[in-house]
Amino acid sequence: MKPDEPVLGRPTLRQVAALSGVSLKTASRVLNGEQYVAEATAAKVHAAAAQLGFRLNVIARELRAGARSTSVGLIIGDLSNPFYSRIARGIERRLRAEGLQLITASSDEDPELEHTLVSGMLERRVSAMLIVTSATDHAYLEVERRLGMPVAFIDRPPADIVADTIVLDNTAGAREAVEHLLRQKHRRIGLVGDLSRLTTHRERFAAFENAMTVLDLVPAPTALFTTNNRITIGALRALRDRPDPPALVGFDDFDLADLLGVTVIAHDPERMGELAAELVVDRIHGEQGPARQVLLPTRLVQRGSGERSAPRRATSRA
Amino acid sequence: MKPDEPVLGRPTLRQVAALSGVSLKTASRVLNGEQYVAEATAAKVHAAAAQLGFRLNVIARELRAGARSTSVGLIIGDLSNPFYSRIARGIERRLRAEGLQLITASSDEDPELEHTLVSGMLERRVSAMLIVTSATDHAYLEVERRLGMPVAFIDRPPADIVADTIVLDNTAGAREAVEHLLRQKHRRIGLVGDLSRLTTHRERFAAFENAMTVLDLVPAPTALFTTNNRITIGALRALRDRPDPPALVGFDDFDLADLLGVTVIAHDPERMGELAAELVVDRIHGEQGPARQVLLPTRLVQRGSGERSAPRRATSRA
DNA sequence: CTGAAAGCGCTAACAG
DNA sequence: CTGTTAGCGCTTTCAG
Repeated sequence: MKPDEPVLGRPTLRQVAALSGVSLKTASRVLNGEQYVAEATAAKVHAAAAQLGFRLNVIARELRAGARSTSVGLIIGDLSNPFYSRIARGIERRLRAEGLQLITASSDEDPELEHTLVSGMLERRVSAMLIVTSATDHAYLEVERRLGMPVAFIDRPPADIVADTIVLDNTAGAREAVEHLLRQKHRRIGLVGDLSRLTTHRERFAAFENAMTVLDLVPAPTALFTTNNRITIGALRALRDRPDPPALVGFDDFDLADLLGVTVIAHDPERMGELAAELVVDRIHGEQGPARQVLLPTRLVQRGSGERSAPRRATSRA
Repeated sequence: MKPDEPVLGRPTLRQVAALSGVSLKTASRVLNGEQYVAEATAAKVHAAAAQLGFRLNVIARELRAGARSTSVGLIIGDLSNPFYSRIARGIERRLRAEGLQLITASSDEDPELEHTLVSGMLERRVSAMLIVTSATDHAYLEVERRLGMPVAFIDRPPADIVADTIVLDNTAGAREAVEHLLRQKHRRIGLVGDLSRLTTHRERFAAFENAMTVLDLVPAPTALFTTNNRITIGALRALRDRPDPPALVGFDDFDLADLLGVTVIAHDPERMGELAAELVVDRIHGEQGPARQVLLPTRLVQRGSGERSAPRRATSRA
């Protein structure tokens, strides 16, 4: 026996039952709002529960055989990036309608940490996993899928397994950005992005390259395409005091882009979250079909920065 | 018996034990990395576990008497507001160092929903609660506190109980904003805020009023003080095309405030989150002292909008 | 309408 | 080094 055990822990159903002079099962019935309990009995039990500060232990309830857990796990790169927190919001909204509770963790885009976090959630018996992955190895999840664990990938498809996935139409988005700039007569368009391993960026980059093959990139570009919200903002800072800034189209919309007059390829992160949640909710409800791939549209929002036309001639010096 | 029960659920420790020909307890020891197990035995168990796709059930583990849960609940107004998601990030960071898992939910600033969400987390036996409250009645939490549940309030103090709390120094922040504007010779300063029941805003508003009592507010103000990030951004939009915008100081820093040249009363939301987590972590570790109140400093960041001086005279027309 | 018994998956205590 | 027993808090049979 340990020395300084706190006197009482949380009250249990047994204590409520004892205090109200009924059996465990009757107390359980009352507290779960089941029918077929005498009003007087119910009142006694409620009184005892209130007096003790009793709360049902959902953990214990869910431990019972066959009982489904009511939590869903989400792994995201960085919760403080508005793009991701909006996704999380959408997921949460959809899950709440289902009585499910979201458990979130940020992976810092670190594959190893991601793996650790996923394992932790699996061990906590979430009923589904939603992942914005930074990893390139998802074989360990294949086992889970076979065991019936619903897994959906958001924004970035898994590298080596098939699973429900929802991604943006990066190809169309990037193409639209570049074509828009070409329409303003730009012929030297620079891309600013990180050369990360993430498919998201690779796709956007590939589309960009395709559109650019015929162009000469030697002199300074007259227009820029930035591949995500962070980078767009970085570019804006860098270009801040330029007298003659290049045209700019950024992937991802962001707060204040309107005020700053930034043309973007916009999309709807909350909706992406909702649809992702939908994917796993269907699975939880027993949907058995093959993995689904959802492609979310993007749209060009013109606000000025992308409509600056190219200088008439190639004036290399001011 | 239900008709279409899936053939196998997740494998259990018992199955791993059976497959590897050892007892339950030995399998448990191996999978928990305890010592005093023969290497050969351990290898057999690991092999069986891998073959079955076994994962320890943390829920079951934590159900055991005396075992502490390893999750912490967070209720926040809106996860997609960067101010809050940064707080969440800070919390998460601190919690992770402790091996604790964060469970988050957005209350939409709705007191009733908040109560429901808190109850849900309590029933899930989180080991502590962190709350950015929208409610004015916290009596139900007093019961929890007495039962030993650590509860900390973030950004907004509880109305009717004493508990660990971390808030910004709203009073000093608002005073600094107004005094800064007064220093630029402004004498007609408008406040834009919502007259919500939230203490946060009431405090900022009260400080503002104090600083303003001697002033005449009849003509249009030459300067504005906006009471949070959302409102600052709203004001910026409203003032967008004004030829002669008033000076502006906003409470809360925000992304791109630098680019837009907005003077703000800044503070550190991630740090607020870390400190809040610290408060409950201490309690989880057994800290028994009286409720602590942490006051987080703010600081004025000058970026231009707050340094526009007042027009020399009261020229009522352009 | 109410209750007794069994057991969910796991680990602490106590033997061997 | 390994195994047995008991029990966490709850709900589900199955009987009263």
